[in-house]
Amino acid sequence: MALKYSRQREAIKEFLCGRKDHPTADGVYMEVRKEFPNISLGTVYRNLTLLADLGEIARVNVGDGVDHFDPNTKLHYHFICRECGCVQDLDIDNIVNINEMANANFDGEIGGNVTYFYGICGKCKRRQRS
Amino acid sequence: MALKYSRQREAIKEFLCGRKDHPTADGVYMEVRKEFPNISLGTVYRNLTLLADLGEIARVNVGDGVDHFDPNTKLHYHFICRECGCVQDLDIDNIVNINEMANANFDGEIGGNVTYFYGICGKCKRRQRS
DNA sequence: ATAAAAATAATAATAATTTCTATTATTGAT
DNA sequence: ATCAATAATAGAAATTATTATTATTTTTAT
Repeated sequence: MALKYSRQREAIKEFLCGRKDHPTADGVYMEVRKEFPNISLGTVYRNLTLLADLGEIARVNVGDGVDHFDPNTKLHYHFICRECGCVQDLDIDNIVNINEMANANFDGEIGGNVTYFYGICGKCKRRQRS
Repeated sequence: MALKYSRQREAIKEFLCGRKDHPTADGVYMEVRKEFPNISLGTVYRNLTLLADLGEIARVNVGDGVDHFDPNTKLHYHFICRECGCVQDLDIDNIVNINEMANANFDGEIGGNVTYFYGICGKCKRRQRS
């Protein structure tokens, strides 16, 4: 199936690329809806999945039971706040040779790993003090 | 609420402790059902959640959208096969000071991290060659 | 043995996501 | 520009994992 252009898909990608808060499918839906009032949630899901499969965006699992989407497909780590649920990028170097460590005395073959951090974000931390 | 004994809960824990394949709630349900034919899935969920909250078992997220449960509550790492979906324990040392690394130049406060590995398990790897 | 409190079974409800289908939009060829 | 093919859409229904509700049954302290 030879992938045709669609302005909905374009708008979804456009919107996501202007964001660094890792929205969910529903978050994307709510916003893109302003430009395409009768876009359907199914279309948002389908296109997010398609873009992720094409490698143009990344699907991010931060353990809250909802998929988030990230325009940055380069390897980096995420932080999720247990208080407000926000997702942020972390500025740390890659965790080196962790896959090789895991591969030692392992029967199968390690392809990669998923790592994310949780805790309390700066905003919530400051709010707690008041 | 003063936690009363229940043979369903006992059976659930018993079953889980005899396992090292990290079953899901539904997997537990299917098995415990053999002993308690009219146990309900809700009871399984409620007790797994209760046992996890008590710290007697661990809830494990391996990114497949389903919660798995592990009788081993000590910190260790998991591998999930992209082929068959099986979950296995990995025998590696703790990833040292990864939280501290993340905390450096981070606004909030890192409480911990979730890390799991994926790839192809030994069984599936061997099956592919044939 | 009894009664209060907790746990259960069965079912309904919810949330995230996927699938289905009839209609619409895109595209490559005329 | 027109036309057919086929991919994409909207809207709705279906699915999956999980949680909540409620009437009934177990457990346990007296």
